[in-house]
Amino acid sequence: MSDHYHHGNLRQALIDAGVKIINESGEENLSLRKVAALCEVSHAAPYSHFKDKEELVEAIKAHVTGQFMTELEKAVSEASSAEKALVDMGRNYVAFFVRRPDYFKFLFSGQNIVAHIQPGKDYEEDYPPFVLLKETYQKYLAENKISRTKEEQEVDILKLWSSAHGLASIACMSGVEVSFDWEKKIATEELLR
Amino acid sequence: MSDHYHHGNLRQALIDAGVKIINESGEENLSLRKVAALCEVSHAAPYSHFKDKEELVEAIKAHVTGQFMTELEKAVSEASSAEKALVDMGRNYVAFFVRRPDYFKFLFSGQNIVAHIQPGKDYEEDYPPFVLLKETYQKYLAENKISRTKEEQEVDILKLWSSAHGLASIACMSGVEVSFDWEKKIATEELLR
DNA sequence: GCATCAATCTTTACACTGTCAAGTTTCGAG
DNA sequence: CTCGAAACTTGACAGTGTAAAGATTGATGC
Repeated sequence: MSDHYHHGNLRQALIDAGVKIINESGEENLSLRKVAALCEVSHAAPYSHFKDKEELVEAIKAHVTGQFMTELEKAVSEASSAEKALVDMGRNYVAFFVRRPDYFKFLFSGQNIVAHIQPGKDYEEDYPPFVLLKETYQKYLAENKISRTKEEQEVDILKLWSSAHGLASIACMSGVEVSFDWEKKIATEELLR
Repeated sequence: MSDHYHHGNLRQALIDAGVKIINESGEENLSLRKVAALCEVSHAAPYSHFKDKEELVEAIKAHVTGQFMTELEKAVSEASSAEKALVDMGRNYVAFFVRRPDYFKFLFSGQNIVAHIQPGKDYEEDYPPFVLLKETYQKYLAENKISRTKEEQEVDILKLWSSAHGLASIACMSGVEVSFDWEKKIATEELLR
């Protein structure tokens, strides 16, 4: 049995299997043993790569957050101005989760929003979507020669973030029809004046 | 053993025990068997009152949502105008969950936002906080003699709801300090013009 | 006052879960 | 070639939700 030991890249395989399970049968069916079975490996094998179920889940979250980030980055790179970038980031933020409500539930239904963000931690430095929002906002201030205090900036950023996140949350958790014409419901433009 | 059968009001006792467990050791420790044990009842007793663990959880959520509602109703009853009521509802919405982030996680971290709201269901009629928001918004339109189309109204309501919910979500899930001066961060006023 | 019945609760059992401890295989450094 | 560490297996355990079957109770009709 040369197959059974030293799988090759089991760590990544476990993460991929986790994503697959979530896609096919929802987060509630995500178990260590099923993930291991999908990789044709014994039920305790994951413990060689993750100390916990939690640690595997966080790794999967980081993976999904990666996909989410490429959506946000696309908005930034394709926008002609920083202001448009902010608006489009909001749109893509909601659009990503409207297409994948299961991902929303998975990412934001645990103890911590994502592995990067933990109560008391320095989320501002570590959580990629937040970093991108912050940078884009700064660029927006510079382009339009707007000067705001540190505190005003924090408030602005939080408003931008929470309006998109709130809409995504309601769309994903309540079955409200945001998928149709949801673009009108993004309040980013209003918040920027 | 006259004590062991016919508990009296086991259904409510189970709900209360569930709330107690969530308060003391978090949602992750909420199990049917612990709830039953707290009521000094066998581990299968809950099945006389709830068909599922899910059904018990939904009952607990409805109970907590009740407490949440009294907070929102207070904002409405104490406000001098409908416009102020809308603003204060937003404040109290966030304030409630800032004080009890565990409640936010519990209410909005499951399959369905609350028992009342289920994908495809008529959430508009059944979810008390939403009904209250809708009524107050209508009063606001009437008081200020504003006329808006059905669709514009839906968009407005969704913006109001999502801005408060988004801020609460970020406050509860990410450890961002919204507790201090969070009142400045409510965008309700801006959204009303 | 008594039998009966449905509701309520207990007991037992099962499959599934996360986790740990101990053993087995394999790779690679010395 | 050896041998230690890393990767994986096997076996076990407590805790979970749930179903089936039996026990107890209060209420109802006679």
